[in-house]
Amino acid sequence: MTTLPGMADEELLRLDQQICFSLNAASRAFGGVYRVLLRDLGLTYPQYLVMLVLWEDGDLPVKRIGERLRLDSGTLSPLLKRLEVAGLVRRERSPEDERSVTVGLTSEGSVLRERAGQVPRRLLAATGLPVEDLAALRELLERVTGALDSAVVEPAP
Amino acid sequence: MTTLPGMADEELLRLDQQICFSLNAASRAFGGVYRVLLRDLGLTYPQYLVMLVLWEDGDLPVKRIGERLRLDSGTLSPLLKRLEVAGLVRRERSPEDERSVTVGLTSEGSVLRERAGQVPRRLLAATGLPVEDLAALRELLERVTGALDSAVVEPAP
DNA sequence: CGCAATTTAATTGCGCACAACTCAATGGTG
DNA sequence: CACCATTGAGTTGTGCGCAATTAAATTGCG
Repeated sequence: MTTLPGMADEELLRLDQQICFSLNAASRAFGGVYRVLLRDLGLTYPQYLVMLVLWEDGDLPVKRIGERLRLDSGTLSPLLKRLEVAGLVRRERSPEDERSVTVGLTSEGSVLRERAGQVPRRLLAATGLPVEDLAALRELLERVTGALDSAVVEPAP
Repeated sequence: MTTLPGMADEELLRLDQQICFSLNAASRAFGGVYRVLLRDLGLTYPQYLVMLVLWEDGDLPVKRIGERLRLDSGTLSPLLKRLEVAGLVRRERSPEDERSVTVGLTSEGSVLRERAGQVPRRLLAATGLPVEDLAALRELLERVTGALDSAVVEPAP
């Protein structure tokens, strides 16, 4: 393994630039394709992520959705409100804990699952990568995320 | 190579979920570490990307910056205005083409480069991956981005 | 030359991400 | 039991990303 301390700042700067550029670019490229695929479902990409969680797990409190997607209430509250206005989702305070709000699918929200069925296949096809490479990509991303999350980064340079 | 048509929808849905979840998570995890590292430089992550381009290439019209970072004027105009207010950047209309605005570093903006010198090393260290894996990640991301960009995705499912 | 099409920034509007904060409900401790 | 810390949602404010539009300068073509 090539160790970081052995490399020149110049070289690291270039790799850093390439990594952050390419991650940013990839993230936005995915977003662009999803936007097109999801347009006539009336969903944005983050809304699609929430729907995926609900389709898989059924009713969930806002807290759980946030844990699954690493999103806080500042992001989820307005997003869920929009899904509710769109008629896809129901929100009601939990009777046993009045702080918690349970989010559930309306029948319209459940039906939408069928229309979304072809999205994954079409998206994966658009990546142009064989499934093996996609799996490798996912694995690298997960390792990076895990390391970044657990890394204690000192604020002051 | 495993072909997409040979796989079950169920399986694809899972891979799709994993890919988009993990890309999203990785992107935000990077953002979080950058946020901490850049905090006392007074830069956000997108602002840092713009500064990297300017540090490397010197004065550039807004158009060129946008091409490098895949950003349009809707994003860049307010961002550059904030960098200008922060005293890091100068903006002036090009004399030979009055439509174009040239962005250049102030002396303060140039000096900031030194203070940012340790950011790449510290970020790459935080990823916890050897340089080879980071290079592999970059390569996969670039291939995906290229494919997604050139993929013609039909709006209607 | 004159006018239409194109190019370049900027602006507006909407949605997401995140920090900081508020508020109410809950739970634990003395 | 009373008090206080904690928890869960929501709100506010800032900045980014993108679509759509506007305005001005430039280019090109008849």
